[in-house]
Amino acid sequence: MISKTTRTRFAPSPTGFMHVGNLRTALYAYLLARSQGGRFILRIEDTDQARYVDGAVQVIYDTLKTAGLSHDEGPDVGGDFGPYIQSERREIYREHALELVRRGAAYYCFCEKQEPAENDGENVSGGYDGHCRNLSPAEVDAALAAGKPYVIRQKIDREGSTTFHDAVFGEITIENKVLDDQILLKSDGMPTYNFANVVDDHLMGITHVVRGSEYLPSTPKYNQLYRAFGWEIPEYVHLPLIMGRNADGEIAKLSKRHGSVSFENLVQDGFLPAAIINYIALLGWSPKSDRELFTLPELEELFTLSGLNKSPAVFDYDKLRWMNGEYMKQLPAGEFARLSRPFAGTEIGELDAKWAMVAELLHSRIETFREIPEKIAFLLKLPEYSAELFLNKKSKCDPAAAAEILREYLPLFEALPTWNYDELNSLVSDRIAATGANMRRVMWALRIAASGLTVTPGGAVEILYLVGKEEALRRIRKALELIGA
RNA sequence: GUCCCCAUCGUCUAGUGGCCUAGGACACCGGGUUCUCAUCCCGGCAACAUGGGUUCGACUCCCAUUGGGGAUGCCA
Repeated sequence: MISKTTRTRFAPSPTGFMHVGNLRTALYAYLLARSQGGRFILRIEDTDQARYVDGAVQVIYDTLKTAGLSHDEGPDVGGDFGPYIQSERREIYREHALELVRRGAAYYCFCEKQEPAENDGENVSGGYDGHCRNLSPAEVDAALAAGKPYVIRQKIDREGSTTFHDAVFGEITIENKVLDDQILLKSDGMPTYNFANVVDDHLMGITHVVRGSEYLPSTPKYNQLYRAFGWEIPEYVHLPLIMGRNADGEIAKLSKRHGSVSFENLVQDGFLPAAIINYIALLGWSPKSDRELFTLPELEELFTLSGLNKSPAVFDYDKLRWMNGEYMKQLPAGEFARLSRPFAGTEIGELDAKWAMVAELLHSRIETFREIPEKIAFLLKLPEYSAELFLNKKSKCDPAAAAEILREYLPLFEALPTWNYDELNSLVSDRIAATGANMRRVMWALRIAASGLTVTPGGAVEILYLVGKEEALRRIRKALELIGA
């Protein structure tokens, strides 16, 4: 048996953003090709002129690039099967549609565009009524000569049933009588997805058609098209849908109302591309082991169709967050500092110069970069707080004891010539050692005074250092004032 | 309405007739370490939708029911 090289494609339409469901489809198509030493092709499906969005194709390139999914053929990198943009293939579709008409598998239709069916009351069965299905050649010629607008419809064979094989769902059988004469070529001359995907997948030598399971019910129609042309039917790989859960707990196809659903939004929300890819790889696919953290090259090696799941998966932001945290912790300190800085905003004063240390404190404490502003807010501005905060049983501290400690340390800090972390740290620890004081209590008092919070990223000394000498002294005096001692 | 698909902890999943008193992860709840918190470590809670078969034996096979999702566009 001669095995052909695996060729998969990702065929997004340029809508201006990359839905994670689409990204996952791209990922699986990519992994399938890579895992079998095949080729991964990018094709732009821009046949809907009404939905055209400026710059949307660039978004696709950018997303694939940052996600690390490199394509071997496509509009930007070329290839032997181009053009890879459907709007540049109009003539190809037209010729093929006419060929189908000649073969009796399609026909001209001059009916008016059907208004969206009023679906209230009893449900209508929908579908085209077949009015033009059996027009005589003379009638067609006359209408064409009169310049009447037309579409070309597929002449569906409604006898019997169609059974096809899918790599994840197995054998699926559908009665042909439920199929309708779908439009192949629109009145503007553009093909519909239903037609273009068949023509292109064949012409581009696609061996595995990877797409969402919403296409399962229309697959028999595509098979009739393949047969009418005498083409080989590709292997189908239908993917389970990605679902989202709304506030009421209802589950439906993941969409904007569920939160950030595009790759770009997720990145803006402070997620790392590698974490996003890792997470969605596991949404509907399993390596069949207990491992969950994988790099893209590892996935390329491990991916198999048999790991694909049939049931829809709910997108879980909590788990994504956890995974993102794992990726962040794996980042070298310098890299984390560099990537995290933009999320702190521009108005951070002298923290900018001390960012390496701030980043170090943040590193194990956040799961997405988005959490940074609120985490560091207390460093920029002392929160309002009450003297009650000094009361803590475990640290054996109360406002009176805190006042004593603060009065003890204030002059020491004032006298410190250089305000750097190491000096500050040894000053405090030496003093504690010398006086035999309770370290927890001292640190508690200092930290509350320095931060105005009971829970902070970093300890007392780090905070005192970060806010700077002047501000640190001001905060301590303010604390004494607050305690009223 | 009709058609198609799906069904293991709240969520993502492992499990392909006996290895299952069902494993892992997230979330959640405890405990330990830590100058707070987080990290880290240890522990806990929690599921085979229901009813029929088939079989010596069903989470695993078949059927029905129920539940969920999808399709039904000159969108893709």
